[in-house]
Amino acid sequence: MHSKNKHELNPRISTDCVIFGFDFSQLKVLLIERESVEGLDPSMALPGDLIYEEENLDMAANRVLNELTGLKEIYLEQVGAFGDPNRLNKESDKAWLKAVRKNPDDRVVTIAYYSLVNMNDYIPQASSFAKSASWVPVHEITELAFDHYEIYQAALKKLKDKIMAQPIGFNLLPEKFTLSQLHKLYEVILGRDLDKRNFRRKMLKLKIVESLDEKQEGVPHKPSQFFKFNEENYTKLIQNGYDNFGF
Amino acid sequence: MHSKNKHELNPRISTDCVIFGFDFSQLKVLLIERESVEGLDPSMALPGDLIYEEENLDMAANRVLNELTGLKEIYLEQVGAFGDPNRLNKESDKAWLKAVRKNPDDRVVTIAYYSLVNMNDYIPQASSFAKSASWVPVHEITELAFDHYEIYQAALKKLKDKIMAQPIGFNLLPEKFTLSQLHKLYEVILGRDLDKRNFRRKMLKLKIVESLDEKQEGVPHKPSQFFKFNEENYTKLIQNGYDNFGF
DNA sequence: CTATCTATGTGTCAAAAGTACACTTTGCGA
DNA sequence: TCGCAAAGTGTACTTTTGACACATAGATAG
Repeated sequence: MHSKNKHELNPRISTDCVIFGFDFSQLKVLLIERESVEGLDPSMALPGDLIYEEENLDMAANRVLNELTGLKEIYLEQVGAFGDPNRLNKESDKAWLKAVRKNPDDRVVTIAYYSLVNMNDYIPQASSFAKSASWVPVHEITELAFDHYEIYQAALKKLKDKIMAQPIGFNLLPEKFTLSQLHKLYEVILGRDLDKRNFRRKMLKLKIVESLDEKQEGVPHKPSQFFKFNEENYTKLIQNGYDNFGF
Repeated sequence: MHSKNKHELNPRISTDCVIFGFDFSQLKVLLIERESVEGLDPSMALPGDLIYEEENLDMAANRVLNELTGLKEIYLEQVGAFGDPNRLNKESDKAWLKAVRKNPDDRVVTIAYYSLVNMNDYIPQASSFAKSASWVPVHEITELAFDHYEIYQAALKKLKDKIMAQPIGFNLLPEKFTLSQLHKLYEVILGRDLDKRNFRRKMLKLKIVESLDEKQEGVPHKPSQFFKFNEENYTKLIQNGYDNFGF
């Protein structure tokens, strides 16, 4: 595409985060709105930032997550590195970078992470890179700035693979939750229906949840039992190579 | 550890490859011998190189693989990015870098890939970064230069996960092979015994191998049937979300 | 206070998959 | 022709999956 002079280029490394949340009915992703630049439509992007010199990659991802949500010490998993030389070279992206970055022509390789957070714990936070951040339902995400749609898709695939191979949910649900909520969470992540009874049977046999002596109150239907995760069995399951977790 | 001046630092991006091979009895990894520098023991490292400016990450990994083995268009999968600021800061590594690199103090983030190759197709190749390359059985690998041992372990884990989730083997075996060889391959990758009959049953039911009208010759025991992969069924299996492949 | 509404919660049966296990076969070579 | 070494094969049992329908608890409205 573009012929570049090697000596002018100066590679940069950034991190972008795909932060998933769950509101008991939909899976959502935290996106930031790119400041609008004259003549350009504003568009959504993944939160991300250049990494600092003394910072390792995991720390950088945690920092970005923290700056944006105030959350700390969250489960974060690497999605991978995205480094196509042209990943920032769509015309609309270039114009935006020119307006915002000191060295807009630098090649940037990004290390993407994903994380799962409990939306109730989320506290909106001012940050250097996010004028406004918002939760967007996954079914509304059709395009993003740069190569972020591709990154988002890779993260979602990782999440699906992960949830098939081992129980997740710790971070996406409050401490106590109902099995219906967990059930729904699995359905929205996997994007398909799961039989209610078979789902419950499986969860209970694996013993990663245990029931509390507490029920829902004030709901206009049979109140459901609250459960909590059994962290001990959960970690045991992970270590013992959580083979058979397939629906 | 070391206090650095931001302005002196200049991040670099490299790629390192964990190349697995199989000699019908052991799983091996292709390692290069680091040129010995005065006063330093030579040590083994993963083949890797800084990426070129106009090159995307996959291309860079393919190039390294090609320069080292002559192999082209091989299945390559990203392991992840390794970017600890101190990953090159062991004293022995620093001395070596000083002797070899133009900018030995640059921070380098590496994108690791792994690949599976058929050792019979492997043609040793001179290259800029490998004075000598050799296949090392995995059980002999106990330490490597830089953070390469960590990278190797991550790659091996990915390989194990992968082989559990879908059939591999295409690249590690010659075109025709026996089921015993495939069986052995699975055993060495997973690091445990698999029942012969159950293994065969599973492979045949999945229909990813089909028998040829050809047998071993000249072996001092019952000659075994040759098989080949059925690529059509193999790809079908991958697309349909190869769920249940667990032993 | 009765009826209605809504999501919860529960059991069984058949099919598929997994697991454990031992002897016969083929061809070579001594 | 005997012995050797690896190939190849079947069965019985257990576990897991997958499909499927109705009673229950509490809230609300009339």
